[in-house]
Amino acid sequence: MASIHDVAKEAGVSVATVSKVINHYPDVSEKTRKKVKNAIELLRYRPNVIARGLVTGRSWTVGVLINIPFTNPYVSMLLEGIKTALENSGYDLMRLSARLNDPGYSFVDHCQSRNLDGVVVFGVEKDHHSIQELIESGIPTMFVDMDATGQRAGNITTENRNGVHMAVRHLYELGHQRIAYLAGVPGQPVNESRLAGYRDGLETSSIPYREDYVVNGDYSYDSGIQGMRMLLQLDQPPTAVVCTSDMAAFGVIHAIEAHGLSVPGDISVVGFDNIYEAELFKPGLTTINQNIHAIGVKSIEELISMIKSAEYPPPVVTEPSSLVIRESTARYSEQ
Amino acid sequence: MASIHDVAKEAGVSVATVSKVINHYPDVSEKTRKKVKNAIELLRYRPNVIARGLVTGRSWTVGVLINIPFTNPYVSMLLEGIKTALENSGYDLMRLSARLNDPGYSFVDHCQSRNLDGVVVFGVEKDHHSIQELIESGIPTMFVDMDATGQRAGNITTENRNGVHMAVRHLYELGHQRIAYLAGVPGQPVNESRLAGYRDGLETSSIPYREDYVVNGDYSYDSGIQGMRMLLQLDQPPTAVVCTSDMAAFGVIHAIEAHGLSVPGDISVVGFDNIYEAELFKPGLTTINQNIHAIGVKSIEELISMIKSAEYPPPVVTEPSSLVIRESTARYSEQ
DNA sequence: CTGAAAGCGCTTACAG
DNA sequence: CTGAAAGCGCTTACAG
Repeated sequence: MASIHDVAKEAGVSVATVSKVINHYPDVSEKTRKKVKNAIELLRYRPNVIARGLVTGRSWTVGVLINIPFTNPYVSMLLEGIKTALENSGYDLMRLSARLNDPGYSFVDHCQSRNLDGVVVFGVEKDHHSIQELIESGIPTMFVDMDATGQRAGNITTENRNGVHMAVRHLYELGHQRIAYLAGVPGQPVNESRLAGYRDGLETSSIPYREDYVVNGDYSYDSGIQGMRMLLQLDQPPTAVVCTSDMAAFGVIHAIEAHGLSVPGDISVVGFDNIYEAELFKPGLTTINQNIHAIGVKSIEELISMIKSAEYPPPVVTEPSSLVIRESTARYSEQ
Repeated sequence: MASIHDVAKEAGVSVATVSKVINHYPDVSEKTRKKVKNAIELLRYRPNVIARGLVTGRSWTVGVLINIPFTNPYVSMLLEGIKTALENSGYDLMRLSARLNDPGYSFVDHCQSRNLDGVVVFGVEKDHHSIQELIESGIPTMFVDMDATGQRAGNITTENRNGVHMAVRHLYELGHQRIAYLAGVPGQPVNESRLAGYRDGLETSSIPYREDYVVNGDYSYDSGIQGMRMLLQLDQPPTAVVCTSDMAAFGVIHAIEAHGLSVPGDISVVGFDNIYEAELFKPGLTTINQNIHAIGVKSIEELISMIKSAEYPPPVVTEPSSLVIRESTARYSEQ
């Protein structure tokens, strides 16, 4: 690879001048600019981003810390949005091999040693020490689905509470009264918001809250199966269940069918996410749509704004959710 | 962030000595090593990977060029394998915002300007000029599902041909004679191998090849729908169809059911990939299993071996495939 | 065993 | 408008 020195020599100017041409400084005569451009062309010179970063302090790299498997559809869609937003931004994306479980490991150190310009974080526990360190570090950060903020840290999430509220109302309007909720991981912000939405829905429907109708899980297919099994063992099983994820809803449906019942004939099921498979699955899944792709896009757009200006206020954004009605919910009918 | 100079000053030694301690050179007295280590501890010093890379020429970064949406389950699983293999390797992963459609763009330049140590490529057309450039560049490369090699470029793929062969044999053994093949994109190595496997299967079953039983697609759900519609319009539609991907198989099943027929009652369907959803889908999809995760892992392991030693011969590896029988295939029965 | 110096490929005041 | 020099944070012969 040709270096800036080679270009300077070829063009018969100093490296400082070459640098000015590369960076579009105005104070270069048209004549030398031409000479330099020709030399660049001739040598197929490309500035070394790494070396540049060493002096400017910018790496044109944003990092992602995603502590959830890529095979999770939510993660895929988020990443796809992130990728899209990055496409013509000049930034590349770095996935850090973070050793979050190693006590001697510091995520902030890792970012700094890589010179990252900013980072988006998803799927890390809020009380992991890295989160606080990150906020204090001053590294521009966007948290996805985590209500943390800082001098240079914003966040973005879906209208979780209202989403579940809508789902419960939908079931209520279909005549259901025994509506259960398959929750996520207690303590996680997303889980708390959705749980609140569940209670909102019951309240506006004048349905009393029953503790045995709320079971926790981890958003996975298997946790849907486990949770539903518990609900089916109740003396008075629910006639409808709202789930905190589509994958969990698939598990729930599986458990219901394995139990000899049908969806929506015997029990109605609502998911959350609206992943691609929700439409393909049988029955088609009624679910709360999240604009996950948009969340990915916006997280990057906002992050880049923060990177570009230290004055840009860290945003807190909420993406709307909406109810998508398919075949997994039906009017309640006494058997 | 403390720099090596700060540490040197704190420890009362030269930066060269600090460097030696960091890099575990043996020729440092135990006493000074202690002093330096203490200073490092005290200042919470972490070497700047970027600066180090500038002089060593190594960035401890491997790049991925993946020209397929992350939402594609194959891509997710591949990435998950890549991530796993990278976990404790010391390498981080960079996803380049490659502008492959921009004629002025050079992927190799991009890699070099980022100082990447190696790269894994997936989903790029073999005749894209970047491929040849990459091979010639000498940048250690692993191609996934593309039979390209070079001085420093190897590849890894699934036993595609035998996989489809097995699928056809399975159907033949179930009594099927009219077996169609929903192919991928003509010209792509993977497609050609699988198509050859289809022909192998017909041949070993003494079934004549019919051109109208092979229709092309692009691996997507929609292309499955389109392809199956064409097959259903034939005077003599097939009684079984082998698909080049699970997503396409889902589309095929959808088209069959929309046409008023059932799977496997009227038509048997086999997929390829064995993505997570193949098991959840109804009917459970009979499919060819690919060890996608293993491909991701091995692509990185081999890549790192190539990076570590210029003498390491670029590998050509083939992962075994296997037939997973579920509910979408059944014995042929005259209606 | 230790350190001064050159250098990796750039940018940035600053002087002219 | 142009360029010499210092410096970003490191490593690497090399001399002592």
